[in-house]
Amino acid sequence: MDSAPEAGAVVTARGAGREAIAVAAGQIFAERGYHGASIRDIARRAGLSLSALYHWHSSKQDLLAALIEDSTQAYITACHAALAEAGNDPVDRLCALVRATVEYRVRHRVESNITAREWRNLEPAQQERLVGFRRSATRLWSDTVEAGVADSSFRCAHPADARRAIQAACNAISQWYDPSGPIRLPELVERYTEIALRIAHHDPGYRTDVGG
Amino acid sequence: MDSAPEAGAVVTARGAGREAIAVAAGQIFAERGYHGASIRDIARRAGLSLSALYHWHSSKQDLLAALIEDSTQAYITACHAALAEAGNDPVDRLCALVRATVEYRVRHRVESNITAREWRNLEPAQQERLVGFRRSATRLWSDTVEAGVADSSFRCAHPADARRAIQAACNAISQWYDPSGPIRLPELVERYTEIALRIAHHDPGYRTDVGG
Amino acid sequence: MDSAPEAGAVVTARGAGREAIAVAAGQIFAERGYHGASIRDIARRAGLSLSALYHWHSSKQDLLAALIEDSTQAYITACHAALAEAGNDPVDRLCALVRATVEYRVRHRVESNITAREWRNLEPAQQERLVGFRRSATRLWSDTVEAGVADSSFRCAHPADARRAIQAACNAISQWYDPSGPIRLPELVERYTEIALRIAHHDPGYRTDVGG
Amino acid sequence: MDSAPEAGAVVTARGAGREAIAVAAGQIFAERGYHGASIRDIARRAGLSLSALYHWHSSKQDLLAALIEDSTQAYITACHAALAEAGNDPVDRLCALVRATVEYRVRHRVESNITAREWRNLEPAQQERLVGFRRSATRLWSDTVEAGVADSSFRCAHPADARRAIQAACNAISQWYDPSGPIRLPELVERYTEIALRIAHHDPGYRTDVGG
DNA sequence: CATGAATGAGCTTTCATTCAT
DNA sequence: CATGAATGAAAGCTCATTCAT
Repeated sequence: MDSAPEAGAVVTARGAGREAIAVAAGQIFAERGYHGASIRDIARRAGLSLSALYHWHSSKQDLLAALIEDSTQAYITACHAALAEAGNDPVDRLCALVRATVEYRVRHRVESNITAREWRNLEPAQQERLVGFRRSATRLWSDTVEAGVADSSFRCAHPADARRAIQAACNAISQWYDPSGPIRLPELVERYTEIALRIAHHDPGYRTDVGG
Repeated sequence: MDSAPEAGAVVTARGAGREAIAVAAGQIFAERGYHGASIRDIARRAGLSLSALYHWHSSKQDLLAALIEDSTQAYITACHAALAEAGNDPVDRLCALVRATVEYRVRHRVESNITAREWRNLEPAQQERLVGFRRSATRLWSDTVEAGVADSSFRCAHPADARRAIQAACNAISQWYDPSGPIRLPELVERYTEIALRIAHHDPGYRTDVGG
Repeated sequence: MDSAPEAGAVVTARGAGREAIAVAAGQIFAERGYHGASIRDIARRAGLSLSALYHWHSSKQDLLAALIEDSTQAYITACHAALAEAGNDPVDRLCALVRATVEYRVRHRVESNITAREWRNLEPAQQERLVGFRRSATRLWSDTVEAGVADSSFRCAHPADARRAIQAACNAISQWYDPSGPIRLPELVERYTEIALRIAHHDPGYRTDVGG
Repeated sequence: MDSAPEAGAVVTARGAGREAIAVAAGQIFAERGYHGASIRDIARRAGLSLSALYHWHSSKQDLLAALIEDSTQAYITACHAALAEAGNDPVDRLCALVRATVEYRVRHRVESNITAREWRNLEPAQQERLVGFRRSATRLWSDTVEAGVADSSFRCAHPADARRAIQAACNAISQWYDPSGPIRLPELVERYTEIALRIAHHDPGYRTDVGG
């Protein structure tokens, strides 16, 4: 810290190996799936030897778990930040969650796909370790929808199904979104906010400044 | 079926191996994914020798392709049947597609999950061979939504996004639905019909005999 | 059995792979020890591919256990046969055990060395499975020595130590005996019989037709 | 070595690493054998880093050779000391060798087992370097037995076999002796002295103060 | 239709070792 | 003296697939 040359440079050098592995592993897991990915290819793409990879991660499983954990935590952090800005109104809060989620699914397509598809390839021990994060993310959604139902902002008859539908629709974005296509992120957020509010059966006459 | 002594029995015997393989492969691909599944385990669960499996399918890839093809076709057939019953009204037709899809995702959870998750593990040649089926299924949805927009049954501003959201919500069912849980299939169809109509922005005051 | 072409030929053909592996594994385990032996080298010396080896043995550990089990059982069988010929006199019985042991250690030097040196490399489960054989072999010796002490054929003060010393001396033969050297097997049996009787403190005046 | 600044403390500190490695390596080589032992585990048990280990020993092989050399020399030194006390009588000298050996095998079980079992894992160069020590130890025994035969203290017909049997019996002690068991070392020395004299065919009427 | 034996390529992982700091 | 990062080689093992029978 004190005698470090230029901060940034040193951080890069120190963690270079680990970071390169994380990037390469993300790409290859996303392309071929956990079992289809070979740890040799990951090391090669990271520009490291196979053994260097094992210096940083004790196993292929550990690598997957690290990726999923990091991504899950980053997503949850983004949700909390969005909710903190949103205040207490359930409609605002749902919009905030949609925005945070759409943004994350677009900006971190690779990690999002891995987290969604490869969860089942975590060994039971890792699933147990990480399942709390998953549940806490789901709870943010269900709490929000239920709060809206309670104060009559939302009039959907089956809040759990509404929540599942909204999440499914938002999460699917990382599977089809093409950043080189015509839709820009803010536009996408607006569209999915509208969809989510409709699924939750929010009466738009009620309040019109949605998504602003 | 019931009493056919020679014919039926022989037919059953003839197809028994192939059918056992399809069931076993479906289970194991669903549990562990294409690359995580071993062809030995599939043969074992089917109660057959490894070579018997190769008598029916020329490769592991062929087995996957057969599974995906069969399931996709069965789904499309179900969609066409439902649409045929539904007549020409876009609202009726959307409801029919939702019903066919929800029913298929519940009744064929395993195949649905495989089709969704393992598509990318098909070799390019197989993808090209089957991609037409996929597209035709998607077109059923988009044609229906667009027809509803055209005749003002649906007022969603972005039909493509609405279609994606509806499909994502319905398809996700096979991932979470628990047949031993409290929700019966007809009830589920009703709930998702409501969700779909809301996503498409159908005005319910317009027409009230939905789901009947 | 009934319709087999020529017995010998078929047996060779059928079990050829398995037998070749057993021979090669014996040699290489003996030369380099369990951990120093590579399963690739074993397969190569057996003239088979690596995978063919795994067709017969599920693991390197399984291969070692099979070797030790076979050898231990062959040794015990030889001891029982010798004892059966020997009758009831403890002196005769001790001589029989020495003869069976010396003969086995000379004729099966390789397996003897493996059994002695690699036992500790068996996993606990395999040790438990095989420890009974080991104990039964030791019991043949201790029963014999104790019977001789009981009827005053042997006057050693500490039968357990006598037994250990006799076994150690006989077992060591497989470590140093050179079949191309000057000592023939019958001569060796005679010498070790004498040594064993002396360790057991047998009074040679008593009975002189030892080893005949 | 050259400018040792504070003597005692420094000497301890200086040799601490090396000594810790020797202890750890002894334990791990004894538990798992040379090839089964990993140099990382040795460093870990010694409480040192991997590179610290390489500071003291240039290779795993060097570590093994150092262990075997030290132990062999210590054993030979003990034998010489015992013989020096014993005088010229072959019976006394054989008893001295037995005592030195039994004591060493009990007090240094770990090193004894390593020396016996891992000799073959020394590279040819190291074997050549150390084989002289081995031979000189064996010569102490054979000279003693032969001297006893020459002066008729021992009447065994085959001195070489007698010597091998005595050594095998004594050396085996380190494999089975349990220091928490009922037999104390002096008692064990007495028992094995008796066994050795009997193997050498010493007439006990001749001289009765054996083991005193 | 079905089997058992065999293969070659590839897998994840561990090893002893080196080197800049 | 000691560290952490990295390496190339080799380990044990599994894979989809083939083929004679």
